Amino acid sequence: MRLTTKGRYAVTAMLDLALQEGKRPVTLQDIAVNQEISLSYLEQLFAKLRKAGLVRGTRGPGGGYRLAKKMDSISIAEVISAVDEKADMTRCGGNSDCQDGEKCLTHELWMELSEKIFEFLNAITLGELVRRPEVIAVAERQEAVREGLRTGRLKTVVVEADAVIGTLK
Amino acid sequence: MRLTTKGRYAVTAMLDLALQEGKRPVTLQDIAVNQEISLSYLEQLFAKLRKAGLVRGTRGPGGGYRLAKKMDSISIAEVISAVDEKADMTRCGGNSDCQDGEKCLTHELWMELSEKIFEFLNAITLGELVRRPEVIAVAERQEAVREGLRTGRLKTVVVEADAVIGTLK
DNA sequence: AATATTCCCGAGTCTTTTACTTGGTTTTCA
DNA sequence: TGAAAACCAAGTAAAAGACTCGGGAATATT
Repeated sequence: MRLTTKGRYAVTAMLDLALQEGKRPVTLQDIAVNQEISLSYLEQLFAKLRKAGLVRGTRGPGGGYRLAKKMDSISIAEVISAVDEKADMTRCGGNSDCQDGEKCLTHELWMELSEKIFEFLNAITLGELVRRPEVIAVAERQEAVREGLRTGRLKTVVVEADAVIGTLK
Repeated sequence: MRLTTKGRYAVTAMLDLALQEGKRPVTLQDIAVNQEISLSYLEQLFAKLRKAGLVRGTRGPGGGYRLAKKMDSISIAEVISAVDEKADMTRCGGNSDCQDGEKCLTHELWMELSEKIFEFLNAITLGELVRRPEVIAVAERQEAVREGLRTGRLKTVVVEADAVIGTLK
């Protein structure tokens, strides 16, 4: 169970989906703007989430992504391990042959910690998160911005900002 | 509290020191062989451990490193944060302005997890680790190898192995 | 049927971190 | 004096993380 920004992006995006559940599918474009990360990078993350059976995508106008399961049966641990290819961990891959085919000195310690982290994240679901007061508060603020974009009130500002950012690159 | 192999190297090395406590100082050369990592890399890690006040080094023949404090008052969290410069964490640095000066959706979640990990690692000391049966077992095995090296029985093997490795590089 | 919108896919690049290398200097013991 | 060790600085190599680019392919709307 590695903890990187990659996993965080994935969880935040999944939470975004959970918050919009019941409405029409969420586009990656939408999430990209909302969360201020690159669209193509998001696409890569969602390719993994889809392969893990966590989301379903529908193409074409009006399309986007939806959760593939009930939000109460999707744990944070699931989301993170979907995008965070466990990789080698360089030594101590979990299989007790970190040093010359034997366990290294701190093997048990890392296994123990790793299990604790997994237990913690596995006990929290997306459903539980969307019911948390502080999440609801942030979601409402973001929804206001999103609504502003849709109705066009803020669009010019964003377009101008994009133009400025373009000149800086 | 980031968790990388760097931190693990540091903890294993510190545990090595704790296990030799009372005997003469441990050389980095010794640890490098024991743990199969580069001497200079270890030097860099120990520079940080020294600055953090966790170890004391003595130069010259017969020199090496010793713990600067009682092993029961050195927590694993301390060791890891000494070598793992906390860096930016890219967003959510802990100071609640991960998105446009406001908290992001999953802010509380990561803070909560991060605290849990810290609590876990802060509650474990080097002293506690050296008393664990499985650590003692591994230490004894390593001590046998170390002793073999000192008395020269295994030296030729290592030298030959080094020569072979040299030709591969 | 044409078009726009969206997901889908693969192959790059850029940046940061990790791990390691090289080549020293100082201190201290024998 | 000389060897063994800690100290130090700079640079390199490899990997992972974050992102870009350039295309598809499906589908709803016109």
